[in-house]
Amino acid sequence: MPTDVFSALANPVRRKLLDCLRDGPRAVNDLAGEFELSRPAISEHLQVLRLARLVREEPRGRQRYYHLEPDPLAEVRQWLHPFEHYWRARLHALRDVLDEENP
Amino acid sequence: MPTDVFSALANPVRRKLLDCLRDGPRAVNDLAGEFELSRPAISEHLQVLRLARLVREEPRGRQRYYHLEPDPLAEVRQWLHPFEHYWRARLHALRDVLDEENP
DNA sequence: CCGACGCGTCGGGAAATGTTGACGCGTCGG
DNA sequence: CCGACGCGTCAACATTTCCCGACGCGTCGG
Repeated sequence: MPTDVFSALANPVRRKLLDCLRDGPRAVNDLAGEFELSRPAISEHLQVLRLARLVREEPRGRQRYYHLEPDPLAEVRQWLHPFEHYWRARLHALRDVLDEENP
Repeated sequence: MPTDVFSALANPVRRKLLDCLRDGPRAVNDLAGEFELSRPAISEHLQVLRLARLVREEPRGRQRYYHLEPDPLAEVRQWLHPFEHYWRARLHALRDVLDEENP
C-alpha cells in the first residue's frame, strides 16, 4: 500500500478523486458514481489518499464525507521547483528567437 | 511499462535520476554509480523516463549520454495548479490569524 | 426492533512493476 | 584483428498494485 504523495498521484483514478474533492467534501457512494469501478475499489483508493494525508474523512451519520487536504502536494511542488528554471530558460531562448525573427 | 509522467515520477530512483541530470548529461554507468542497483535496472528506469519523454539519449562512442528534457513536467505543474489556490487561501488565513495575535 | 443503507476491510486472483544474471551488439584500444 | 568496455534487452522471478465479491459493523427509518 503506497503511502507517499508521488505514488498516490501515479493513479489516474486517485487524481480524479482529488479533482472531484476540489469543489467541496463528498461521500463515498457519491464519488464512486463518477467512475466505472466498484465501491470497494474507490474505498481503497481513498485509503491510499488518506495514508498520503491528501484527504481527511468526516463521519456524518452513516456516510463519510471526504475532504481535500492539499498540503502534502507542496512536496511535489518543491521537487518540481528546481526544474522550472530549465523551462523558463527555454522560454527565454524561444522568445529571443522570436524577437530575432520578428524584431 | 508505464509511459505517463505521473507514473514515471512515482519511483524514487527515477526522481533521483532526473535530479542527477539537472547538472548536465551523464552516461549510464556514471549514473548507476549513484545507486545500489545493477546497471540493467538503471537502464530500464531510463527507458521509462525515455518513454515519458523526460530524458533524451545522445550516443557518444560506446557510451550513451542522457539529457534532461523537462518539458513533460509541465503536465504535472498544470495538474497541480488548481490546488495552489487552496493552500494560498490557507496561507492568507494563517496570516490573518497572525495579524490578529500580533497587530 | 428490524430491514435497508453506507462504508471499511478481508481473501483472492489478475496484472503490472522492480530487479537481476545472461546474452548480444557496437565501439574503442592495443 | 581481438579482447575489453558500455550499453540495451531478454527470461525469470519476487513483490506490489489493482480490482472485485463477500462479510461485518454502525446508522437510519419505519
